[in-house]
Amino acid sequence: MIRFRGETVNKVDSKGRVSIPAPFRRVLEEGDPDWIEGQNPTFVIVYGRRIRNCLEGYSIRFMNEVDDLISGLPRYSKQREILERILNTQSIYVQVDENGRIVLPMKLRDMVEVKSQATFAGMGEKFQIWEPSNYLADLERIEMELSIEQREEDIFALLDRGGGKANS
Amino acid sequence: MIRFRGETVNKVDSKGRVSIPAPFRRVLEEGDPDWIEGQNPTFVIVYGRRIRNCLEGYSIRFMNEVDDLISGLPRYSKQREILERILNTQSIYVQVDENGRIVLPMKLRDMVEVKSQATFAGMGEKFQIWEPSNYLADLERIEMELSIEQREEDIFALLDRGGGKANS
DNA sequence: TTGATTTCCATAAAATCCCATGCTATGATT
DNA sequence: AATCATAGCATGGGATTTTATGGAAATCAA
Repeated sequence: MIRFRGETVNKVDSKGRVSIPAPFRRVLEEGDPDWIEGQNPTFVIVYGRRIRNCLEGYSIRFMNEVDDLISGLPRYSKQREILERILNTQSIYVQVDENGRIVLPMKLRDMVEVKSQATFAGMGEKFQIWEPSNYLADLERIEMELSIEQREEDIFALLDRGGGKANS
Repeated sequence: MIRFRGETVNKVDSKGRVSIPAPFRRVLEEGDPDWIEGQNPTFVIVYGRRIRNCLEGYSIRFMNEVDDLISGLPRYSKQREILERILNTQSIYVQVDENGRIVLPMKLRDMVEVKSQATFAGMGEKFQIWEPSNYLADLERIEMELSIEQREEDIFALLDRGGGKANS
């Protein structure tokens, strides 16, 4: 299964239109069960994760997986309620158009401060949409944590085969 | 199968008319076995769930599924009786009109304190209708729980494949 | 008949579609 | 290697259609 990789900065016009980076489109096509060659894929944008100042794009297939996981949580549990709210209520379907673009509704643009540009960041099974300078700031934050908390090697050591146990 | 996603606030006029958000209409159309292109879908509004201060909209198809589940419960059991009361007795059919609106009967509006505006909240297989400020209050309640009880990452960690065990 | 409901029409704003333009890889062609 | 053709991509602009919403006319009910 092909994954979201890389970063791209694209223009956002006055109508809120943005091009989805072409490689991302390939992933979205594969991840849309209803997609047929020559058509345009649909996917989901989640805007409810306030903790990060960005939007998240999920392929239909991945979102279905997540929905299934949620269904496995105890009904009426607080955790489940929160997840359902964020992932069902605070999300929208988006359809890529003929030119590979989507429309980012004003409301979502406001939420993440996107104005005339947006940064697309591949995150494997999903991707993020940032206001470019916020994205850079977040990158710096991560580098900060890296230098303070632990050395890069220590983190990458987690990827050692068989040893992938996260320490608390 | 397309799901109810997103939030919208719409006007309610003096006659109780409200527009159903267009994306919701698409879901209702798909979920109405009798619906034909160009016609207007019918669906069900459940008003019996008093715990939540809102109404719930079910597509015909989903309501049929739920009805089937109920039929599977022991006849004359208390649980079955309660469910039948709430889902069969305390619910009505509603038909979307030519302009994409429905009429919310006065009785239902009173029940959930809806006055001149209503918030529609997508919840996957069903949607909710709230009085806007009540809805916001509920959102805040949830965010409160999120920040007090646990960090967002902890909740999302529940979605980690295979690990979906909720910790108390 | 009189209040309530349902149809039908009207409109402004917003969302969508359709066509057009540079640009850039890519690859084929001399 | 230099030239050319092709296709896909990121963008822009305008025309068209949907939405959400208001109001008036027609229908119904008691």
